[in-house]
Amino acid sequence: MLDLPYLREKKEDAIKALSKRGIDANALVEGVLSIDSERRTLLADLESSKYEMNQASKEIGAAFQSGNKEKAQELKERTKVLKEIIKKGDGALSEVEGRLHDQLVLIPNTPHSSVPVGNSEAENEELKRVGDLPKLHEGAKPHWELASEYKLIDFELGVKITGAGFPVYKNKGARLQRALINFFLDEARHAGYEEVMPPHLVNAESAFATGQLPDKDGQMYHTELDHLYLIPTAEVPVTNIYRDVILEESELPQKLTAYTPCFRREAGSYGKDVRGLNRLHQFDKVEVVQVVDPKNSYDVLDEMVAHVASILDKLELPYRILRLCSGDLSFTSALTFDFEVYSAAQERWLEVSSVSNFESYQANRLKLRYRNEHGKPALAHTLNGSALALPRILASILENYQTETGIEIPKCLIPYTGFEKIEA
RNA sequence: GGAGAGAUGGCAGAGUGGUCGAUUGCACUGGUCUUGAAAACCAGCGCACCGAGAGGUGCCGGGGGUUCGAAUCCCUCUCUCUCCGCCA
Repeated sequence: MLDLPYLREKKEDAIKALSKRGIDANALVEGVLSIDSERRTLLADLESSKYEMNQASKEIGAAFQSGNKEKAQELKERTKVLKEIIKKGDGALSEVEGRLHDQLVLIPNTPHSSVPVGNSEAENEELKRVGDLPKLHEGAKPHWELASEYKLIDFELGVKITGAGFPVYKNKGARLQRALINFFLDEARHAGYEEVMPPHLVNAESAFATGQLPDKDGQMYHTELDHLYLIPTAEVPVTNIYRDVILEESELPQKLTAYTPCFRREAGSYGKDVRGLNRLHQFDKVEVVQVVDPKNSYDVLDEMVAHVASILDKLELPYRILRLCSGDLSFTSALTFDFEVYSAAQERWLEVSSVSNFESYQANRLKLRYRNEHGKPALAHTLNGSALALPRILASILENYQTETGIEIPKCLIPYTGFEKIEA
């Protein structure tokens, strides 16, 4: 959520930035600020009543100790009124604070100045294209046909075991999957990220802290008995490592990477988009997360974009980088770059990575701070990116690297797969 | 799952109704001393909110209660540890 002191001090900036999202920013911000001022008035009164009460209690204590019981009794009478006032004040305050919080979490992050205004993904800004689109041979197939022809993935078997969107990887398909995970993790490690293996289920507090709750409630799988959520991305458990933490300035930046499966209900998405590996309920992903000094979070964002690009370069897959427009920007992000690889047989671009700077939006929910140059706790900035999500990478490898005699393995992966080609 | 113990500042660990945001030790920061370091000594050292400031309020796992007053008493929830059972 947005930082309240920031909203108070830079109200106009916030409204201007939020307006890009096509929401009634003025009403949202003014609403929050008016509740906040109500809260502060209430708080000032309440605290002065508490001060009186505390003074009176001390006097009563002193009176008792000096044996002046009548005086103590007298004072006690006076505190009865104060007690009532305080009780009412406490109630009123927590009501106002609740309202303030409820309103505040409804405000999305302020888009960065470079974010183009737009309504949908159609208006995202294409920044760069890398690599030539492959020319496939006559009779080239989409990846789901290749997957079945070479017995790499069994979608129907997954349906039997679990349901649609839970494929079973087999043989060289499974090995290729494992190779990709290791390759991505090694690349991240070489780029300075420390590897972690977090839990795959999280509690509601964690899901709230990274912004999945309350706004994406229906997108996560939920375990009834223990009230835990299956992670939709490693971002949730990994970022929550830093919940309620105050880092020393010297400890920044924190760079973590994690491989996890990701679980998404994807409620409401059907049709051709979900064919094959295009959209799954369970998929694998390697994530990179950084916690940084606010001064250089945008340099770090560039660094993370370069990291993802270098992996796609090594895989020799054609890709493009997009700057998301305001309409496609996620609730918690200030600036996001998407990477899409070209899936040659489907003749379409598939999103394989999303790299975002959340500025202090997540940190505020996480209560993640660092000691600034004055030794005072201040909100840190958090960033994360996929590096990378596996299924669509696999899809484009299968399609782009297909030949009439089989599927070649990208050179950088051969040390990881232990085979150079997938043949019938 | 059964039985018991516990949850206090970065860590260790006091505190069982009043001046306790909390003794003390360690760690940390600054200073004195020293060629330098160590030791010793002195000082500082939690977080949040309100306030221009002075200052104030809250926080001893969470929530509720008793009381003029709660870290301390009561209720409740959560978590941790030990033993037993089960088990990869």
